[in-house]
Amino acid sequence: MVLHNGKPHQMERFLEVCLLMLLHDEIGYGYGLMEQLVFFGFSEKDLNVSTLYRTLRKMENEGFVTSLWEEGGPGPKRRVYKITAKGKKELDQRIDILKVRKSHIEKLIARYDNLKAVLEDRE
Amino acid sequence: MVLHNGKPHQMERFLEVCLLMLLHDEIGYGYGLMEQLVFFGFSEKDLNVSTLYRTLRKMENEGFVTSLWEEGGPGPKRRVYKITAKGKKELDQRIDILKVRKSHIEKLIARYDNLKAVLEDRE
DNA sequence: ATTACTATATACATTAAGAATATAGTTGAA
DNA sequence: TTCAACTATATTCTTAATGTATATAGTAAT
Repeated sequence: MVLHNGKPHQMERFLEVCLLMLLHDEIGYGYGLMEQLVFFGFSEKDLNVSTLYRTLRKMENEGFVTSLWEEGGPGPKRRVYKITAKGKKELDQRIDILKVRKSHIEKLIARYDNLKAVLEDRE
Repeated sequence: MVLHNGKPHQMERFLEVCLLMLLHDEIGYGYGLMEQLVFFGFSEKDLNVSTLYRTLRKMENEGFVTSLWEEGGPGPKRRVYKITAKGKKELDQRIDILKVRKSHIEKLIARYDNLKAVLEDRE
């Protein structure tokens, strides 16, 4: 199982950014968002349903999204989430942070690859 | 303050990989490793001393490193850590995971940048 | 009607992490 | 020579994040 941070534990923050990204494109609901998250590398195995709903509620409490019940469609009614202006700003900031994080990961990988190259030369 | 994952909380796993990397190059001790971690984007502000020592101990419990007291040098004696064969294997695996994670971050950033470009075109 | 599926929600336990604090030897300056 | 500053490691306490398990309930299909 491919995880995002080595262990399942540290996924939620990345999950939040992905959700903000998806909801920036269009409104969405829990179960439906789960399927879209596959795009960012989440699989059903490493994404926990309770984590998803818990995260959406937390984001609502923080004012990044709003929700309302959508009835009338096929199947059980859905709680549909919509991103707010505050949520969009948050997304901007999180992307900046991710860019910095990406550069740190790249530094680490470069150092590792370099080490491996040196070790192979010695053989 | 630039963090690695949005909040200080989720840093430790990345910290572990960085420590394994540094200790793969040469043996090291807590306080000294702190300075070297700046290379990977850790600053004194977002790296907690207790987190560092706790992490090193945890890594020792997991068999990724071994330690011994180094006396005789200047200053207080140091607990010096050395990477094990198991630790080297762990580093290999963690790097693989980080490469996958990096690709997911890139996907997210690409989607975000694309969205921004579309929004700007509309103006 | 009964089973499977969609959808959301919550309680419980564990792990990760930061803050604060403790201990103690070393070095250097007054 | 004693006092302050620094190096170095360790531990305790608390909160936040997260996975597991479970609950609820409507819908669809057979």
